[in-house]
Amino acid sequence: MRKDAQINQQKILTAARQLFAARSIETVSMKDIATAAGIGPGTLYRHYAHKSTLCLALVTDRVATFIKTNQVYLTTTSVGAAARFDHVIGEYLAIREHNMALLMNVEAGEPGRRQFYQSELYQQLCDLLTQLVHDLKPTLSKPVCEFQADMLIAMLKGTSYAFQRQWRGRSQSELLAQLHALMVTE
Amino acid sequence: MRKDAQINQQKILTAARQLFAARSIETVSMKDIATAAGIGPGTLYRHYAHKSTLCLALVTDRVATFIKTNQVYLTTTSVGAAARFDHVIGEYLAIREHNMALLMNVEAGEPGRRQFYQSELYQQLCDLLTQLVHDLKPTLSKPVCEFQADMLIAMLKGTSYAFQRQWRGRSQSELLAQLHALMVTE
DNA sequence: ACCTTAAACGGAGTATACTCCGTTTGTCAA
DNA sequence: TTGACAAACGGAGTATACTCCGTTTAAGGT
Repeated sequence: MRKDAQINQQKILTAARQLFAARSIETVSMKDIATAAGIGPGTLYRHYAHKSTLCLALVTDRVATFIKTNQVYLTTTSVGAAARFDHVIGEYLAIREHNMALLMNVEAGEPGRRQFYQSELYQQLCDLLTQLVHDLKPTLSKPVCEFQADMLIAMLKGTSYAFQRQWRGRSQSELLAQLHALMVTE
Repeated sequence: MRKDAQINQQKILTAARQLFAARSIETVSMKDIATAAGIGPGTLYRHYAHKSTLCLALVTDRVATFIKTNQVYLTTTSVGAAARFDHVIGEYLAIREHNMALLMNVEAGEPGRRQFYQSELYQQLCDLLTQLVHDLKPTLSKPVCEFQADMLIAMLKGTSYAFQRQWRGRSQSELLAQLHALMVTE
């Protein structure tokens, strides 16, 4: 990548982070971000084809770290499957909580824009949770575990998670307990 | 409601149905709909505050019928809980299949626009599925059943359902079987 | 029949996501 | 150092969701 492009990419991410920290994402226009980054709208779109793509870029690192950390966790821990579930899902809930607005925008970049499900991140996240489900229920086949991982992600996705937290008023730990009850059949 | 308003409302619904049948929802603009209905954009928005609201109006009848029919079913059938689950969820999947595009638009009218979760329809759907879960697992408390109903809806919502059908390539009946395995712990 | 008025209408206007394309610039080989 | 060119830039332009407000009209009372 050309050096000027690299610099602009950083300027965009920095500007977006600052603006999104100051006001809600919907109230920040792409033009605002371009202006704050000191570039033209065309350049902004050259780097991030959609607003939701930009949001994805802002959370990719954190989610990728979560995935890697917990991949290692799953292969090194000696605790039982149920405890692993609580640990991994607990951390996942924490990430969703801290990045709720951004993640909602990433996942809302649909329909028409496959964004979320097409991202490499989804595949990795799904693999991680598939492993988790497999540890929990070793008798189930790979595709069945994958399905349950898909469902786990769907349950905690964008507006669904926000609904549980804000409308239903369920806390993170309550959600974890409920999910445990649903998924961990002992 | 004034008579002219009633007439316009019908004209809008008819025009929208026709246009949505001919081309995909995203390619039909609100102006297109207004023009086809022979009214101004302002009038269209007076009736339906957002495109997603209009989409909701177009599916409300069918979903409401589904809910009522299955409420009756649950109180009159004599088959076991597991068979009830298959029946109700099977029909729910069929409705999602036949109205995938519209429902995706309804449910995508977020974030910012609470649309789906705030609709009376959601409450009724949730009540129905809560009952279904309760029949399945009578020992669980009401809030726990409600949570699992929420999750059931989330699992089959908008982009999640489309992902399973189109990317994962799972058929309706396969989804039903998987959901059965996940939710019906016998 | 006529007046009143709240409700409904319509379309010009606004905001913003995203595109197009002519211009500029970093990079690299000669 | 220079020339060539792919890559990147920028901003005017387009499309469209949604708003605002002056105008019109249905409907009920007199």
